[in-house]
Amino acid sequence: MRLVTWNVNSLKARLPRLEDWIGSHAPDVLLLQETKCTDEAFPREEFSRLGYESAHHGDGRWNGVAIVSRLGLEDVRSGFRERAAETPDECRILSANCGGVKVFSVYVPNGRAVDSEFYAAKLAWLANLRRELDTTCDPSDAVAVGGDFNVAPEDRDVWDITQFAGLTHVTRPEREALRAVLDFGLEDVVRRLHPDEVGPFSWWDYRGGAFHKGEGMRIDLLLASAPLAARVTAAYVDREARKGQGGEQQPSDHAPVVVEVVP
DNA sequence: ATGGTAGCGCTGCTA
Repeated sequence: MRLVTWNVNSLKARLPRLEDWIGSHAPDVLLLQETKCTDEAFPREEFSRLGYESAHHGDGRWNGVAIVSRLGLEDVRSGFRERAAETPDECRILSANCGGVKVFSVYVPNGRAVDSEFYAAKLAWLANLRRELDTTCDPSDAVAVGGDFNVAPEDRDVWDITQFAGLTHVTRPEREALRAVLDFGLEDVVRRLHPDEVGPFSWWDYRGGAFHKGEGMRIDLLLASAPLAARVTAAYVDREARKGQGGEQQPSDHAPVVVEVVP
């Protein structure tokens, strides 16, 4: 199984590139974030023509998550089953069973600024994600949680930690909230297969030539339960998909994270 | 130089 998570930064803007990428990379299950479209505008038929079933949870301009699968798509759930009052429901989580794996597509709130209400809501959202896992899955089953976590797990997951003083994505509370999700019984499989590297980064700011300067962050993660992680043979970031192609086809500011799983 | 770029959608917000 080839399992991919990718923040596409607008499905409408990215669909031609995404369709090309699907044709050349043959994913089995795609976890998409920031679709920025309504359920009505979701291009279900386009994916169907490529041989994929799909599910979407979105309401318009912001956020939006999807699961696209050619290995089946069952037991789809939009949003949290149990949601605390302090956790906003903003079309940031979607789950389904695909080919024997329970998959989640998640888009963790950005948090904006450390002293903001949005930062507090981000921590609450991650705590709610842990609760969702506790109430809907078993870590002894095959579970994959993929998405844009908006947290860099370690200092080496950003290009220069000294540039992040006082900023979100690298604070101890965010990392502890991510740790609590991992402590459900999940493993960061890209880190597992790249134990001694900086990054590999999955996001680069559009501004200032950040991609070409190597100024990125590793914030898009694929977390797998132990039985699933044991079947992972490769896990990597497709940096090619972040490059410009000339013409009107712009890249997302995120690159896809690709994970290969054997039966 | 308190900037920069992309997307949505039409004004400024979000990232």
